[in-house]
Amino acid sequence: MKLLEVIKSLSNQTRLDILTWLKDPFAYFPAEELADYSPSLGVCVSDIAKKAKMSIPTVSVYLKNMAVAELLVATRKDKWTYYKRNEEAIQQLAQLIKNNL
Amino acid sequence: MKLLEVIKSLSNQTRLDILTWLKDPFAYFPAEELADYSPSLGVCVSDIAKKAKMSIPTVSVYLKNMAVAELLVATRKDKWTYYKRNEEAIQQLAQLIKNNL
DNA sequence: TAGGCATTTAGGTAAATGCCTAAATTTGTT
DNA sequence: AACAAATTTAGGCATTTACCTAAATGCCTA
Repeated sequence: MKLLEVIKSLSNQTRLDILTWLKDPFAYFPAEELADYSPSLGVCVSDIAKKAKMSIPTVSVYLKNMAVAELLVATRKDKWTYYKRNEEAIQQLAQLIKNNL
Repeated sequence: MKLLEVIKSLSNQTRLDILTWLKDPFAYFPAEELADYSPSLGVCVSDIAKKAKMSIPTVSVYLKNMAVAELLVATRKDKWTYYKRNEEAIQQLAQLIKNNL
């Protein structure tokens, strides 16, 4: 885990919000959009962009960055790319800050 | 604790390094510079700037940012401003990431 | 294989950050 | 009061980040 890379990918309010939303999709996304939701996949790019009220390309890049930093996991299925949280990485980050920062 | 503010103040390699150095000043700063060292004060701006190999004004601003974000505590004494880590805030950050991110 | 939908990549502008030097301020000392 | 030492503030240039729109790509289905 590259601490600086991870921290940079967290240093933006929208990206922090995305992590919150993905923690409990049913609490933050309209039920219709989650019709095919499964925890193993997550939520697709355009639904997240809509929730963020930002353009799809911008959010697409945000999500990719967070996946590179390992905070999210991407899964391509059919036309869609789904993103979910990487809980292990998030706990690892908490540990790293607790013990090594 | 303002999470985004704290994360932003950590999103720079030099500022991360400063936190590491202040964790164990004797391991990172020349002994002469720590002649008057005390854990309750920390290390002064110019010693930190020297260690970082950066200009004093740049490091002065970094340190102030980190103090505003509560990661560091500043103490002015005589001509010097000393900075030390705020261990409580760092642990609080780790907890926040663990439980709320 | 043509068309359509979701996503990604490219490319551009505005704002933020990184870091510097010079000038101003603070505080202790003649 | 005047000078010196440490720090802070101001101002500037270069790089990065934040966003957007337009164009390209990937993956369906007719």
